[in-house]
Amino acid sequence: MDIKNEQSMEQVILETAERLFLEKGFASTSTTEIAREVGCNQALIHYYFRTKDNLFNTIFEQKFKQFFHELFEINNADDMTFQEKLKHIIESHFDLLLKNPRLPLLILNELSRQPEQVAILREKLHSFPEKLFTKLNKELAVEIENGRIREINVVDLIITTVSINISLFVMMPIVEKVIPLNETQKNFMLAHRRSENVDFILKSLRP
Amino acid sequence: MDIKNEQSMEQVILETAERLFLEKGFASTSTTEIAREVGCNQALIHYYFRTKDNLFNTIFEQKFKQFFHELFEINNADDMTFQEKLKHIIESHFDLLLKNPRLPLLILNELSRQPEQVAILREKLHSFPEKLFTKLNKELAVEIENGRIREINVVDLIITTVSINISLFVMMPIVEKVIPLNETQKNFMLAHRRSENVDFILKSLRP
DNA sequence: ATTATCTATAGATCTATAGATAATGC
DNA sequence: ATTATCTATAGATCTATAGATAATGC
Repeated sequence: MDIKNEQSMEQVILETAERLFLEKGFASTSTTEIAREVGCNQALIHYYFRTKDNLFNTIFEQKFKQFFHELFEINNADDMTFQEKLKHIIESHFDLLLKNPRLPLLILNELSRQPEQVAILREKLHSFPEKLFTKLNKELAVEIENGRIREINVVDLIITTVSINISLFVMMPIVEKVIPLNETQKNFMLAHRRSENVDFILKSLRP
Repeated sequence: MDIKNEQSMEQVILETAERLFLEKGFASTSTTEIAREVGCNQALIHYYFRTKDNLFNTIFEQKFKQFFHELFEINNADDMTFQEKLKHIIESHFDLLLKNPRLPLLILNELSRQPEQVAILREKLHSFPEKLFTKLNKELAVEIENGRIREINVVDLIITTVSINISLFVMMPIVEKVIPLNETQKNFMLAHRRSENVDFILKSLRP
């Protein structure tokens, strides 16, 4: 971390802490370790962020908001068929996870750790989830009505889609330890699963 | 914990530690807290298990082995169709997760924490994974050959199945914080997802 | 006698703050 | 002057062990 000149120290602390929290979680990351990795003394972490909790929540909320805003911003052209739209959503969701591969596990862990955070974060999403839900539900109903898609509940479809995409990333760190993959193999595997996930879901939705 | 008379103290420690480790993970559970919950002094934990690591690994390996042995013991009658067998596997996997709802997240976390454990645990599974894989692959090939199931790779099928089942349980603690569910509602939801998961997969496999 | 349980404590963290010193912006 | 960085340290854990005492099995 010798880029101190380029970026502000506060920024370096944020980025280093983010990396460590994502790698090891809140409890296993100490401010001492963050300072060591940053290359400053431990008091400086507290000078900027007062408490470890505060530092964590700053990073966590930022990542959380950014992730979900990007997720809800996935939009698709009007001239697409429903299948094409769905494909686009699943792939964009996958790509977003690709950019934030360790975020899902962190979210799962830390929201169990501090349940009171759940309500706060839920607030920050405003009514985006409902809007997406309603829109998708309406479009899905039309497709089912017209016999282009089999009968299915929109909530079930969303849960299953999110499940399939997320699982890959929460399992990935372990898979890589059982079967070491080089960069090419890993990219190949991810690209394969990306298209497989879309395929699996679209095939299931056939009437 | 006043059942000390019934069970041995060692057993009470094991069970309490298991509960806490599953709830909060390794790092956030102290031997002090375990002792407090057990109702003994903290030195006793170390008298029986010497180190916290040792206590954790004892419990973790036991749960891990038990879980995977039960998983690989799922067997099905010979007079079942492939679809029926698959249904049975998915439902049994789901039921096993229902009995161990917090185990997946613990495994995901702790195997990332101590990668060296991965190889050791992999050993303990012997050749069960390969056997299941080979058997399923053979049966799948026959079904595809005979046009009863669409073309699909057995590894992809396994990954997707495991993903759909596991995700529900890793997300459950958070879902319950966003939407508080009473026992009945929760059971209903789980039963619904159980059949939905089977349905989703079988529908996708149609030729 | 042996085994189980307790008290007490060493030694290693870890978080957080007070107060000193260095760097920076007028 | 103000802001950033450092040194030093308090106080709270936490893990692990030594050594005392109580309980148990011959």
